[in-house]
Amino acid sequence: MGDNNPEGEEQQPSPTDSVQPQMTVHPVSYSGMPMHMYPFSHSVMPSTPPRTKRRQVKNACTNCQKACKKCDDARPCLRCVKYGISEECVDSQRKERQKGVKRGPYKKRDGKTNNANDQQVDVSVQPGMMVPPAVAATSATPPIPYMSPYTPFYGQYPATHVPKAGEAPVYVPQLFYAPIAPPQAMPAGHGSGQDGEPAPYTPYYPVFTAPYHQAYAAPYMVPAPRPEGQMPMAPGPVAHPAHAHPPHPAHHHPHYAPYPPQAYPKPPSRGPEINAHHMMDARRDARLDMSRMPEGMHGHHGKAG
DNA sequence: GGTCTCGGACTTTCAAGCGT
DNA sequence: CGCTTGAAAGTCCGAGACCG
Repeated sequence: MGDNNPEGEEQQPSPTDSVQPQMTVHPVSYSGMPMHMYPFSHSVMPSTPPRTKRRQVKNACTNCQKACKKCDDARPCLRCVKYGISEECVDSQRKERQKGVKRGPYKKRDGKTNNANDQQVDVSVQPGMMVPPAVAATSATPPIPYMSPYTPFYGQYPATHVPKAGEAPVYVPQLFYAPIAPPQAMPAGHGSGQDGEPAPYTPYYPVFTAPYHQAYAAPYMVPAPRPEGQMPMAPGPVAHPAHAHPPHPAHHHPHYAPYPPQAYPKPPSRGPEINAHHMMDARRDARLDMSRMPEGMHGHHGKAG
């Protein structure tokens, strides 16, 4: 098959999934472009684009893990939301790494130098390059997923992300942001980085200027709060600091931001009726139940022994 | 044709080994 | 003690099977 969209992963969410104000909305993958891939304008792209490094979430949820499918950092993850199993979307448990495993003597890297230096073919960081003024101006800017209203790109990685050697440079387009509150207190250990690092994912999500009639907006668009008395979405980037609480929706006229139209070519039908999508979900859920059998019945991943 | 399964490529993590 | 190495552990792409 070779389709880039297995499971229709970037399909429309079911109407019941849409826009729950307190819900974590996924800033990822609606475009069909994997969230870890950084698109570039042709002027920025090298003539022979290096293969984009695949980026993985730190911890996939149990459902995605079993299905061997792409997960994301939000809980519930996009895939679980899509399949209506949000309540089952929990981080998988990582095995404890075994200790005391002896290793043979290391083979010398042919010769000498710290080839960490050799690897540092710095394809990325030209000073000031690709850093939007709003971000560049404030080093105290919290990690923010960036969104461009003008390109089919819906990434999620923080502006503080520093490309490693060989990794594609981060593209930071002009964008608008809207913070959302986490849906609930995270379980211990979830959402926090290692060693007390800040959480790698801040639940912000994108706001676009809305060229669509509001009647069509609801299924795709998320209300984006704005400060008291401010004009609706000025034509420029607005950064919401992480600590700023979104104004209460009831007290503000939301303006709506569309999800990418190419990912949502037409509004989904609304209403409680069971649609084909739900039918498929039922079939899928049955299979998921099978796959939720105890470890070992799912014969897979024997590699890691 | 759309969806699901799962083999295996690929990435991440982190303890052991090593150099200073 | 910090850096490097390399293997375990984990993610998820994508080909092929399956289903309506």
